[in-house]
Amino acid sequence: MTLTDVARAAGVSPSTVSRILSGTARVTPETRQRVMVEIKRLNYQPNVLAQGLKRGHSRTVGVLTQELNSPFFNETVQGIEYGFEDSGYDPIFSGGHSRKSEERRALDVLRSRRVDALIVVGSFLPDALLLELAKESILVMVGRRVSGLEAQCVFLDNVQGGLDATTHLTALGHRRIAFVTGNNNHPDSAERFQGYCTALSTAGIPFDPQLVVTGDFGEQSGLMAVDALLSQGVRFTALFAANDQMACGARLALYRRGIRVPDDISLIGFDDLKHVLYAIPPLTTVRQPMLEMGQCAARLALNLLEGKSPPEHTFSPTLVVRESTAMAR
Amino acid sequence: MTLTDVARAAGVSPSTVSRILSGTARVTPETRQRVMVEIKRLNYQPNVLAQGLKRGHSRTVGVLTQELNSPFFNETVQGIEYGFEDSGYDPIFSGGHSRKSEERRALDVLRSRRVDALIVVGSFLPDALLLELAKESILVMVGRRVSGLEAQCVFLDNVQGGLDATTHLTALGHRRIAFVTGNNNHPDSAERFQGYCTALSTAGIPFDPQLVVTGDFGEQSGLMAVDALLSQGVRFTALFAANDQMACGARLALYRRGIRVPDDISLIGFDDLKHVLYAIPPLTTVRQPMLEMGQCAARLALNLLEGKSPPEHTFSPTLVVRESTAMAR
DNA sequence: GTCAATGGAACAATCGTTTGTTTAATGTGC
DNA sequence: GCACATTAAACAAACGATTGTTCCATTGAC
Repeated sequence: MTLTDVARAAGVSPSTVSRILSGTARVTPETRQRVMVEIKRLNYQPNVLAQGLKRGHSRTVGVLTQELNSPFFNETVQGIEYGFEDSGYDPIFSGGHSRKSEERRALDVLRSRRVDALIVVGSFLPDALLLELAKESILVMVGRRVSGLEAQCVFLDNVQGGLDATTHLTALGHRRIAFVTGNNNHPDSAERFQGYCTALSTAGIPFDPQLVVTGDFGEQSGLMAVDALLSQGVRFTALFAANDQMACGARLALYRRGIRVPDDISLIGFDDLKHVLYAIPPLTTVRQPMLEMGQCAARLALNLLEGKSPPEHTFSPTLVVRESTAMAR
Repeated sequence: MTLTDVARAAGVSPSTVSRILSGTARVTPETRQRVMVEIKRLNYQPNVLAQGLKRGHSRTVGVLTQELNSPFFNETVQGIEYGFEDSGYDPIFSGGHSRKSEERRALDVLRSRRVDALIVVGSFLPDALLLELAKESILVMVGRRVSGLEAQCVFLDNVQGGLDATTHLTALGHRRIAFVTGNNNHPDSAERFQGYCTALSTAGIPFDPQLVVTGDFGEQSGLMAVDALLSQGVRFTALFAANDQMACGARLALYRRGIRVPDDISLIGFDDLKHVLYAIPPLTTVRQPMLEMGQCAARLALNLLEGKSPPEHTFSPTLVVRESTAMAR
């Protein structure tokens, strides 16, 4: 099942078969016909390894992810898959399970596979390394903005999202709005927080540091945040979590204490994960179009590979009002 | 950054470098030292494409998935990743977005990359094709049992799971237990249903076809199932959904009608997806150890590749009792 | 001092493609 | 009928590694 086998079967030379396959052949229709028949008959599949070796590129793009098992990254990854469909390129994924050393190893795996481009999703890799990488190969980032590399970053306007979420709450009459952050200093979280602050001041509400509590983007941390708030006796009528997972955790903490949502407390998340549409009650959140962003990253990489101009790549969040928010009592 | 470059830099022949790297060299310590230094200095990474071409294998195993964006498959996929860590093999994923034709294409992609083994997760591919594939390459399946290939299938005892779930309900005094199936004739669903029937008859409860309604493993179908049941006036005090996603949908339908869980109706799912721990109330379910199963599939493939004996590969479900089930009124 | 045995490293063929160059055969113009 | 384009297809050299074989220089035994 090699090119040579096909050539022998069709009674031509390997080069002829190769040229027919690549469409650059000057052959008689009959020869072409004969070769095509043999390809079908022998169920020939080109050896991508040999092609890659010879051509100097692998028709493969490496995707570096942190945690393949997070609903958030999954949608992005799926978007990336879609984006590469029928492009002739295939994505290969390598996960750096949220540990920096792992990420470096995953990067080496990708490099030894001679990927033609690299898509980095999130990642804890330092900016400096990314800048380095961008020099020696095609690099695009999603969900992260590296200064100097903006043209290759697909990102969301997080401060706008934070602003929208908080403004939604203030418009409903809430004045004591708690905020649960993501991991310490994570830019996404910081930007959403910035939006929160801006919205507050626009509504003439003084900022109260007691109302902000630190989480880590995981459900459990949302739960603990609410517990901390409540056990400290901090009063609030609405809570904005920096992502949906924490909002879900917060929801459970509230449920445990018999606090009703949205009757007693309004709850808003961020991301619009698939399943929060089925939360109890369905969660109001800020939609981040992860699928589209993943697709965009793929297209961006593709365009960079083929020297075409890059597509638009900044995304706007949209507020999705469901049933977890209501007028303040 | 090729082997030859390193050889030139170290003043030896390429073969020597190659042998040093593979540990099969008969060289003086100094030569080895000199070569190692150059490798470090030049940041040499072997070209996997060339290695694969020469060795005849790619150190890659293909993973065929249906829907990369389902919480269910994601855990399995992550397990597979873990299972291959530090094994020298890397998984590459290709998704056949739940469409048969796509799956075939994805399969071709994998084959043209000369994967050394294939892991099929679920899949709609016909048994016959799988049997064919098993002949010409190493194949392992997870979440699916193909007769004749049992030794290469990693699967869960679904009827036991269905039995456990239903018995839990009957033990709580429920006698009118609804069941929401997955996709028509899907074996997982059929087996869980079988467990349901057995448990019913053991408890001396007559089977009532009115109580079973067809779903498709998606949230929305769980919601519609409950609506159908309720609008037809079918009475029931407990509901067993063939997976967690449908249980979540059912939960929402119940919430919309003001029916309390578990006070009015007990709810039980299947899978134990990460997020149902944070459902309202936390969902009682049958845990399917997807991560472990994925890992097992990877190990199975590895052992098959290296001619070692395969690990144990049938898994038992475990009942996880949380707060969505209670004594019948 | 000669010869075999051995250790250390180079040589060369190969994997399956691609692609620049060459060859053979056909057709064209005068 | 001859030189010359032109077409159709074969030849051959890579791509970067691996590995069986060969080569050379020691070493030790006799």
